[in-house]
Amino acid sequence: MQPIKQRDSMPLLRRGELAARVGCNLETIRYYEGIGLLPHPPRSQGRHRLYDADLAKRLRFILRGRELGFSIEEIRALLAIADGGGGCADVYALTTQHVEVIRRKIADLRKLQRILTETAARCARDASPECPIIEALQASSADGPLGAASFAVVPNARELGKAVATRP
Amino acid sequence: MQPIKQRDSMPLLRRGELAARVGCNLETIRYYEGIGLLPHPPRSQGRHRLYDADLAKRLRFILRGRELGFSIEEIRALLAIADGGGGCADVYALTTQHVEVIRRKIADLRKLQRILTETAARCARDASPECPIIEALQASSADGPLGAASFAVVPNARELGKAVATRP
DNA sequence: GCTACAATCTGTAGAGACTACAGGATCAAG
DNA sequence: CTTGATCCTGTAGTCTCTACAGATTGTAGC
Repeated sequence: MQPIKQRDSMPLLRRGELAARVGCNLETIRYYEGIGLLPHPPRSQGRHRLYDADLAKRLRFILRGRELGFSIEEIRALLAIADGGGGCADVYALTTQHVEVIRRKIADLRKLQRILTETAARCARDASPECPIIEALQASSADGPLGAASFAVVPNARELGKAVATRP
Repeated sequence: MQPIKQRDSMPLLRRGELAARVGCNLETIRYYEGIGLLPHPPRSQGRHRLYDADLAKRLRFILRGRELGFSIEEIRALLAIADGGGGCADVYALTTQHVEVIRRKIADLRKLQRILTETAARCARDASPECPIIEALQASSADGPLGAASFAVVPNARELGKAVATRP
């Protein structure tokens, strides 16, 4: 972590600017600060939050982590690893443990990808009455329970490209 | 849609039986009815819901769609298409778009996996290994011309194989 | 038919992760 | 110095389920 004074690359963003830049909702930033994923940023004289490039990166990591299906707590753990908090034993345990979680996620996503791709390939894309995609969905879990225990490993995944800052 | 009277293949299930059969939570069925994904089913004299094979199929469709990462609203759209027998060009578009999102997720997860694995390995030797995972998820596709324009699809994906009916 | 015990019914509350709004303070352009 | 956009804080609402409470039904056994 460096002193907060910047070059001219990024002149300290305020909350709304940061939200626009990373593509999240304005309030999400405050929310992440509130639950401790983002540190309290420095403030202007009038108590407006000011974000530097490091905080922006951290925020992007969190947002993408959510999209990838990690829960808030999992992201908290990943950030702890990145922050180099605990000793080497802790880091080792955490990393290997997360590698396993990620391995399962990848396996599940691949399965989804395969199913969706194969199904789409059979689709005529015209106005034909029967659609293989619809049928595949109805086929229940013919291809097995689809990983049954992992996919996202988490409910409530963040929708990609959702909710950018409010604009009435 | 056929008349509700059945042969002996499926003797009209009640909510709990249906939940057990399709592998979802008891209350989820009522929830989907509440938000209009499932129609109000016929009832017994005592107002117990009774589900036939068609409704079971529809429920499986919804659950499967959620597992595959479609949002509730997307599923609503897919169901409308299925109900209306309309063309499947839209379905195809939605699906391929989906596949692309999944492809990017897999790529990012692989990055994460690689870095975490390397960190764990270095942990055996170094005292304080660095773990640059935050950097790994920076570019991930968002930093295009207008930031978050290239994203797509899903909120709150249903975790695969989650929540079977409640059993204390 | 009557008695139990399970399963459903309704409505409402809770979890997790945001998202929106109200009423006031601050910033920055003119 | 004014003014409209932005930000502040706190609190309430949304979405997708899931759980619970108290009242009714369904049904198996006597």
